[in-house]
Amino acid sequence: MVKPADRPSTPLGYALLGLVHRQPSSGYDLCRLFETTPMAHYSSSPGAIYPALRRLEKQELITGETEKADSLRPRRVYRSTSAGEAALREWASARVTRDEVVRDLDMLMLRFALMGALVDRAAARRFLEELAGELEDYLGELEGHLEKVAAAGDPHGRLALESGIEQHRVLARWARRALGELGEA
Amino acid sequence: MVKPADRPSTPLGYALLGLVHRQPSSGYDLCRLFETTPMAHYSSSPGAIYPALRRLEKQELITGETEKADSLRPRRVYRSTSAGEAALREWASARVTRDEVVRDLDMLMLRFALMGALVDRAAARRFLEELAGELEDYLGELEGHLEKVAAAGDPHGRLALESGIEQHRVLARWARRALGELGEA
DNA sequence: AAAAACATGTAAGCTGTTACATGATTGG
DNA sequence: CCAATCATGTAACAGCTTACATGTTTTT
Repeated sequence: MVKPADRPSTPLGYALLGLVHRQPSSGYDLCRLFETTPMAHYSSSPGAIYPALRRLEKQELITGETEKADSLRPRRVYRSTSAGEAALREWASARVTRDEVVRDLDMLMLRFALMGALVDRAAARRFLEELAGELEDYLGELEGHLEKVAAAGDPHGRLALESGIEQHRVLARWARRALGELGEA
Repeated sequence: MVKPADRPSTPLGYALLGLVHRQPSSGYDLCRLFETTPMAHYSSSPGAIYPALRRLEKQELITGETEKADSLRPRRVYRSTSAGEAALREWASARVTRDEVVRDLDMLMLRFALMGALVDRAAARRFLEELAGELEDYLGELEGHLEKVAAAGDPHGRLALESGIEQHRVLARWARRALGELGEA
């Protein structure tokens, strides 16, 4: 007996699972979310979303219920299962790695955005602390590279790297500030 | 007679073509670049790089020359062809679209980093002006969303969106500053 | 009536990921 | 001589992109 994998197989899978967990949604709802909100940053299209939902359903991480089954235009609304919630919680609680900070900041932010409904404040704060730490650590490395690029006399390369450094610096500060906000309340 | 496509078919193709144009390199050189420099952000692996180089060569956008052909450990060094340079120049000169600003900022930055050796200062400044303009425009939209998210009482969503807004704001300022720097000199 | 939005999907083709395979050269 | 680094690749697999297909309901 072959068991289906117990967690989403792609970033899109986690995104959809997390969104559906926050609010039960149809494929079309999710398509619109990716079209009309800042989620658009996580570019996706119907051709990816509908198959991904099917996969999640087959893995029993979400369940779909057909509204107006009699109607000629049925609407299939998905919601997360307890297995889906478990997978999400594991995802949300995973440690922040250097590798993710370098190559996958976007996914880290999505994780933070969706973890509100999933983990307690302590876990969220741990996430932010790890994130800030890794960012600050990586900043040192980036500044080392900046010297080399600057010395090489490549204005575009230097400017591009400076932009990357600023981005990381701002994000680290944001994480510290968010940590403060989550501390109060 | 089937002509091969006259430009790279993927972002990785453009990245490799641009890097090779700046400095003739072997597959291994490029692998190391993606491993040990801030190019690591544009995550890639040998399994993608070597086939991509082959594709570019088949399209005659780059040519490979085998160093030490007699040796038992040959090293294949690629350099851009004139067709490759033309494709790069077209890429570098393309207008900045809203869609790229929303979904593909990373590629825009890579474009800027590599366009130094490809287009004149006027073209680079036009790029930065379009980028800054689109960013500032998009910022308005993001702030509209922020009100909604804040009103919805979702602290994580609000914080994540605030981080996105800061990122875009900082990038817009960077573009304006870079514009100034490229203006002098 | 026409257009736009609702709503779900399929198929071809290509690319990236991961893991593996192979062997040479250099530094300790 | 052993490990690390140099150097290039292949193969299986799964997923995404793009384009298409289909029909309904609501708005103008």
